[in-house]
Amino acid sequence: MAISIFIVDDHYMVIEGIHSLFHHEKSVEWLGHATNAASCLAFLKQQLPDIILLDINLPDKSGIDLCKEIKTLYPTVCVIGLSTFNQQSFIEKMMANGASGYVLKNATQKELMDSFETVMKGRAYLSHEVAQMLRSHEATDDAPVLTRREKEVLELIAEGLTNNEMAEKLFVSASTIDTHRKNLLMKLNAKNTAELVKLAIVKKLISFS
Amino acid sequence: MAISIFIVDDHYMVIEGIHSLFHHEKSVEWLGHATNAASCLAFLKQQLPDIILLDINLPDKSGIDLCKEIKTLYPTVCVIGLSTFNQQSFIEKMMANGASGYVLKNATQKELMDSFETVMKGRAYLSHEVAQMLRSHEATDDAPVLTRREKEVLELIAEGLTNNEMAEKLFVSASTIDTHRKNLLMKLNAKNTAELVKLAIVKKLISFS
DNA sequence: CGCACCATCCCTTTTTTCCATGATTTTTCA
DNA sequence: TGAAAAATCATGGAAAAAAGGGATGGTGCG
Repeated sequence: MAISIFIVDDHYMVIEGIHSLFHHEKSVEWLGHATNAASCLAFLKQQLPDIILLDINLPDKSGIDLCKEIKTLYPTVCVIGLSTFNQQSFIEKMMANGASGYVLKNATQKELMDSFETVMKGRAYLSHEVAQMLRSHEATDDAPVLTRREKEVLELIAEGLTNNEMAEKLFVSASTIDTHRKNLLMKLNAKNTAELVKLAIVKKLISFS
Repeated sequence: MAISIFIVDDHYMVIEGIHSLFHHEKSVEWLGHATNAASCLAFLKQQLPDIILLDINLPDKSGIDLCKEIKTLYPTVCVIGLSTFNQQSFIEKMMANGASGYVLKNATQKELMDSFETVMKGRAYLSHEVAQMLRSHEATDDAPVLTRREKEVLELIAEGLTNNEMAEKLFVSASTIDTHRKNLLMKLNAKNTAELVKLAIVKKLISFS
């Protein structure tokens, strides 16, 4: 019984690459591909693959969110995250949203095949490099939990607003902002504003683009 | 006469994808691939392709630097930048270092073929999306040129050091640091340190991991 | 109810940054 | 070699942030 796979990636070359890796492989059935979240969901209404290879970055939605949706709608399919980035936060979010595995795009045919077989047995698969990285980062990189207000203030700090400006904008007194600021420095263990902003970006507490 | 190509990319799937796009194409001769800068340079000592498809991100060296080296050693080969990122600074640096073109990894076979033909005629090729983006971002997103010292100070600021600490570390007076700092604020057009750090990261003037 | 947590507010002192202005030496490179 | 750019240093004042303290009301939860 062949394993049926479906791939979601906005990079034509990656789709083509995986296709060419498996098109001669009898044990793998290529159901097709999608280049965005919407057409992926449309496809799944018609047909369910055993495994979905899902890129982290899609044009219309993050792969992380899409993974969650897929697992809610179709709990039986296995999702394997696919990315060029060996980034802990991505991997964790992906796995937290129900993914069965995570492989990097520099994986070989053998690694991919391994991942298929492993997840079909109901176990999780992390590619070699990913697993290694997770071990090394284990104790360090944990993002603190911020309150709604703290996040707001953090974003405004990074925009370059002063306490007084933030106070006006958020309709509170400057002292309140000052307190939030102190708490942020404490929670992120930052020495000052500069380090605070850097850590906030590194830990993906604020988004920018 | 077939166009000979060589590809440098650390992602197995991308190599495989491009290979599969062209292996049946008589007008394109596939010379091989490398997954890092060192083995690329080693290959070029043996044989020169017409076109090198060069990824921006390599494990041992940035594709931008490698492009410069290649064009210095072998001015006749055409380099086409290859990336998932549609980022102005990358594109500009790549072209400034002698690249003949820049295509995204979601390019189709036709687009790639176009790019080959265009650069072989001695003209530059930018894939559709790239050209469109450059037009829209024209006046805005340009990273300023920083001096060696300014970059050093910028990194230390993001680490959370104060002027006095940086002065000690760099064996200069605090006033000197202050001047660099002012110049940084001016060059990046930042209101204060917080925005400075954010912009520095957004514009990829400092690296973190 | 008591407890933890959040959001709000206030005060003081010290440190650091921001701004303006000006100047000298060193390096770079056309 | 000569001009331009970079790096260096300084003074002084205004503004902002950091660090320390303490305080009040509200909400959710076992």
